[in-house]
Amino acid sequence: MTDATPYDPTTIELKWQALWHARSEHEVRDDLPREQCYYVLEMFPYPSGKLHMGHVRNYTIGDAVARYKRMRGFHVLHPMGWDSFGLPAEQAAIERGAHPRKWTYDNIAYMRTQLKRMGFSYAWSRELATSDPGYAAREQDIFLDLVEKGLVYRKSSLVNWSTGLNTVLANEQVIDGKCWRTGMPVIQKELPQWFVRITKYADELLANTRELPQWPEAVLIQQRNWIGKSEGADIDFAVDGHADIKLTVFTTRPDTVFGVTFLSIAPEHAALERIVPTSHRAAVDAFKAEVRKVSAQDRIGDAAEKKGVFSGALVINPANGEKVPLYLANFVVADYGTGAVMAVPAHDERDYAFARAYGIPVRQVIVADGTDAGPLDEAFTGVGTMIASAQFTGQRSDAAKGAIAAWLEETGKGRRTVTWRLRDWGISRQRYWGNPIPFVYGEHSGVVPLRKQDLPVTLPDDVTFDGVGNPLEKHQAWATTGADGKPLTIRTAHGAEPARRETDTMDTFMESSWYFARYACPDAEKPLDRVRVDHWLPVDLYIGGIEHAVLHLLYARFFQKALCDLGYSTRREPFKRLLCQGMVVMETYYRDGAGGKKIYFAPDEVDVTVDAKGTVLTATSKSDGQPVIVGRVEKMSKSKRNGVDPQQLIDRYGADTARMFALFAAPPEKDLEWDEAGVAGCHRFIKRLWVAVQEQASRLAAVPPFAGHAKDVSGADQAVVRKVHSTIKRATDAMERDFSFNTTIAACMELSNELKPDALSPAVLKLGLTTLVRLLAPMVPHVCHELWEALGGSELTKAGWPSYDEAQIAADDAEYPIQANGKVRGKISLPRTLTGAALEAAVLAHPDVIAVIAGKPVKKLVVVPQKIINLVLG
RNA sequence: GGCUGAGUGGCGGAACGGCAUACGCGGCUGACUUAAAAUCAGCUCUCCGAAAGGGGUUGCGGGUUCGAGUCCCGCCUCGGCCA
Repeated sequence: MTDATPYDPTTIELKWQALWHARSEHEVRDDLPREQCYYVLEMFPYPSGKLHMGHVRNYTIGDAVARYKRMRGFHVLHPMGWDSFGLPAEQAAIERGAHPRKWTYDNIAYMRTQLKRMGFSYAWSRELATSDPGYAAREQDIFLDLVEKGLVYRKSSLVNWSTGLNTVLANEQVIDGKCWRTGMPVIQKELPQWFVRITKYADELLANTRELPQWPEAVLIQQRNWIGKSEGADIDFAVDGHADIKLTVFTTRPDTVFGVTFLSIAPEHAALERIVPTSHRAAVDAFKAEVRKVSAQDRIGDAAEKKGVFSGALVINPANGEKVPLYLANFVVADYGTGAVMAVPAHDERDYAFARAYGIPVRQVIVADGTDAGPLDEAFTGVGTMIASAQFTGQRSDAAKGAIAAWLEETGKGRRTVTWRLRDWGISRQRYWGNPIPFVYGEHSGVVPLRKQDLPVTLPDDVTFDGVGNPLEKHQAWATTGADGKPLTIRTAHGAEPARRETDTMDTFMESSWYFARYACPDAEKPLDRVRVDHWLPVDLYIGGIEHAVLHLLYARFFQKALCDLGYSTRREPFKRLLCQGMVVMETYYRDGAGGKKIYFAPDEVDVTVDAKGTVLTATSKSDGQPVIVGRVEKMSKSKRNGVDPQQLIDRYGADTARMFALFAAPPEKDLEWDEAGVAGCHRFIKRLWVAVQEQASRLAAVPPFAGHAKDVSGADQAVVRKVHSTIKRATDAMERDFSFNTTIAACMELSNELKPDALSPAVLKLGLTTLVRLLAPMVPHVCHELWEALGGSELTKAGWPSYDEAQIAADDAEYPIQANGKVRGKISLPRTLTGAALEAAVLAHPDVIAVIAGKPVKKLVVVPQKIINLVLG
């Protein structure tokens, strides 16, 4: 036995990182058969300063997949880059005086070293930052293509306006309705803004959610809700005695039109002037005056009391010619929809309450399954069978929706309509650190797009950041100077015309909507090279946080479709499979401070005592010895003071330990609770593996691993050979099914616990150790590469993922638990080859089974081969 | 309020409808040590029992099934996202 070299993660990790880099091991060609290729991508980070634990987890998952796929023989594209435009760079400029560009690129430089120190196997040659001039310029190129396609337009829209700073605020800069910096009120102000016509793709975005089987259902549902397609009808109601006036209502429930017993109208509705008879004027005017005191928002809110007044007029239901009263209602607003609503008390909760309050009849037209029509004591809003609805009686109400809408349209009484919740994408930001929108304003011609040959528009460097106003807008020279350094002009039929640049920059979601395609062709002169984009897209596996379920992922899906229509690709969906990892959470400790504010304590500032079982008894501050409150386990954050710095982790335990814990403590989709002791446990396991190999290395290096059949050996050797095969099977299944690295690691720990050197032949021990090293390599690559070499191996990735033999997992005899009436009563061994009647006979003849039966009648015998025996006894 | 996910030991978590509590953490006991740390070995859901052994247990209540943590129905609790 040789003395083991101590496990020194830093030395090993730096050594292998340098080797991988020198050999360009993680670069990949673009011209290999697609079925042998795999594109795994993690959502790229915003370069905020340093990596946080959420990054470490996200990227470790992606890296383990990338390395696993390489071991399975795939050519893996695994790129990384930076989402580097954005607000924090400007906030840093305001607060610390650092130029956004310098701040951003310094951060990138530091975070890049951190990623490399983690040993992530990125194809660094493809790295990009969205603030790079090359990337931004090509995005402007695409933007002009979008303009050409009619997918960009300008209109006025509300923004958050800080009265203190005279600037537009992002939603996250508005705190309790006040400016984040000055505390001054924020008002809603109309500004002309640029919009991208995502709604043009609403139908396809919705329809394709049915064709993404490898996306989490929760994300697809959120996207469908966000798109919010609702089909309904506009229905025209004539006003009795006013042949020339009709009131149009929009409804999503045309199936209830025969149940209309009144109509509600907004008190501000223009037609009321002519409709209301003199007999009712006084009451109507009084009601209008009362309503005017309350804002529209408060009127339609859930809390407001639903009030109304009879207008004195009747309207005619076009479905059945019936005359029903018209009510003014405070919950109907003139500029929302058509300003009038058909009311069906039997099938709408709000209408029901209103009808009960004003003594209006309730007429049921849909009955719930398994019930009869009868007096309702609440509205029935579900699906059922139509009654009292002319030719539609007897139909299912959900089917009748379309049928009635179609009938109304055919008979000229209404129109089928589709409405969407999805709004066009407002991309204007009144900021410096973003991609300039390539438009100019001619003195006379108004707003025109730049010509492609005048691109790119680059950001000026000499900008001052005082937080007041938009730095670009204040930069006169930049806004009025052309790329040639001369005054900016545009060409018109009448000659050159002075012009001024658009000073809005683009929403950073623009950049993150196509970066994954650019990775496929990072050196392309054009924005994208279609052949290579189509080669790599769709991304086989995209990994990131669930917080991007709607916006980023919807914008990216939209952009990809638009890029197809611009001729840059033919792949209409960008991401084949989506994995949303859970948050990294940590315990919190706090005391209640003044004004109900919690004062948080970092976990390492707190002493915790536990009882004999490990239940937490008390927690006290280390500084003053006084108790603190044990809070909930929450997402790591600065404000809660429960963050753990990955750098400290790497310094103390090494990258492999950090990676292992990030994968071991929970399956990828679940939240991961950070636990220092658990990290130490992972470190111990790696050390044990290290020692086990080092102690045997010289003895085993030249020994070929056992290659025979489990049946050829006996005792501990046989058990280990079987365990090796079952471990490989478990690990392989876990990777192929759902990337549950936690169970893969657990299986490896089990195998490791069985590798007792003294009890095993060298060949079997070598098989066990090499298997462990290969199975763990995607997760803890550095130490595995080192140990693989120590065991006499050459290239670990080429050695590949081990394969297993089902036949070597199981012994000749199968263990059968015996259940009596579903309860386990014992275990017997029977030959695995037995099945059917022979197996049943053997079971009934077994002395242990006879003992369990104990003379009682066997009413039924269930024998599942290789699994279980269940006796149903009388 | 709408949508959505989850409830399994002291904790993180395992378990194609087939032996619940794998693996790790924590805790306890022991070995090594002058001692501690590190390391190693054993024990560690709960109740009855001296033991052998037996009963119970996957948030609660029903159901389907030979058999349910897993499937179905109804509740309760706690997260997440959206307004």
